[in-house]
Amino acid sequence: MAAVSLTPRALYEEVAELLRQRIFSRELAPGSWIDELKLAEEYGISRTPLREALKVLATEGLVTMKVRRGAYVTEVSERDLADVYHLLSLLESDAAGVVATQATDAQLKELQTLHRDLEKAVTNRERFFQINEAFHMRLLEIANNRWRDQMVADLRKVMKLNRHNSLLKSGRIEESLAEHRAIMEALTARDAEATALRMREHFRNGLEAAA
Amino acid sequence: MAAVSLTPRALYEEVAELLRQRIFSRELAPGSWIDELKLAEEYGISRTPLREALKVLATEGLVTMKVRRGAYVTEVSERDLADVYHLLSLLESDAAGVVATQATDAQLKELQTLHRDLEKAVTNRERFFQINEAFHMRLLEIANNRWRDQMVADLRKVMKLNRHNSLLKSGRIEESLAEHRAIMEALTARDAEATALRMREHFRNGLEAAA
DNA sequence: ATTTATAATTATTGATGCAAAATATAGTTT
DNA sequence: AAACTATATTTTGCATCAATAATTATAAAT
Repeated sequence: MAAVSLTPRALYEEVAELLRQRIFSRELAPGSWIDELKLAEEYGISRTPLREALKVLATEGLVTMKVRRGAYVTEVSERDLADVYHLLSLLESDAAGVVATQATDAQLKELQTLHRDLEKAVTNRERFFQINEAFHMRLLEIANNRWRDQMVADLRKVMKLNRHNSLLKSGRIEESLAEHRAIMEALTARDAEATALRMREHFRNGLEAAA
Repeated sequence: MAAVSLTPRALYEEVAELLRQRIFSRELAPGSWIDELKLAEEYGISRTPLREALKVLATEGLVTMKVRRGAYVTEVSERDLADVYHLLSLLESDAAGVVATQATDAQLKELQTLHRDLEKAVTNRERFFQINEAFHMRLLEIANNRWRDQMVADLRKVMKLNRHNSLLKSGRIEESLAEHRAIMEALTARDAEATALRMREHFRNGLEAAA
């Protein structure tokens, strides 16, 4: 019996996170039916919070609900991936433009620090990936639009449904770094147009590498 | 007692729609607590589908769940409205650009027909509003990105939380029409840049009128 | 009088049970 | 042998029930 852990999140949130993991690891394969009974028993919970979790995942786009047929792991086609990627590019490049004009000097300095860490991490693939993620996240935070943050988070989850789950391909570290450098320059110059443009290019290159 | 209606949608979907109505009509006021017990009794249903509906609305951004405190109607600040509007502008102008390049001639003709209907409806405020909505929706459909469609739909729902729920102010019919005309011209010329630009202007004017 | 602690009430969250619907399988008929 | 129908099994979806957590009110002590 589990100890009386303090519950910061509701159970359905916890379950949703567990399910995301299993979906991303492809343990729950795209297109496959999700067995409520089996999962509930496996987690030692009832079907109620599980069903609530599934509905959350459904609105996130990770699973698809069919009436009287239950939940299925969403299948993402190449087309879907391209569509989602396009939107990510649009949203993040816009965010970058906003940051170029509206960020405080301190916030720009923060990004510069992150970028320097990125430069240093060029030999460590895992670390590079982490810092890259942190940079994009921090940029969004600074752009300061919680609705966009939510959308980007959801879209990134969908991207993760893909097998070649890569907003950053392994062979592209050098190129990616160069693009980041260009973005950083435009940011420092507080040139919104150039920043957005270079972020779009950064994304475009990423997709070509993934395709 | 309600008749045995055939249920095309699940009950929680129906309830979600009913709740949206009540939220948009401000019968459920922003910031107010949502009384599950009362609503369930009122609709003559149990609390289970109601709770599922609330979680759907929560991911749409219409209600906010607080742990062990239940559901509250989301309060949207002026800031939130501006943020959401900004994203709508971004997404729809991008969609317009896509349509300019990728639409078939038949699809462009469809939009032209809708636009002509709009021109004719200038004296009928309600009808103008309807056709305007139809035009924007058709444009999105033609842009053919279901993820964007979903996001725009959610964002528009959030906009509707606002009292002056206006993507189209009453005094702006003439101006709005002129802007639509400009958009149509750019579309016909298949100029993606110009189309997107004019759509952004169209949105910018709309927001200024709303503020 | 004010603050703190305890108890009671109220509401959310999770579990269980039941009914309806859909699918699959088997049997019968053409 | 194939097709259609009926029955049985599986599973969703809704309702009821129980327990936990939080808030409020009351009482006591400083």
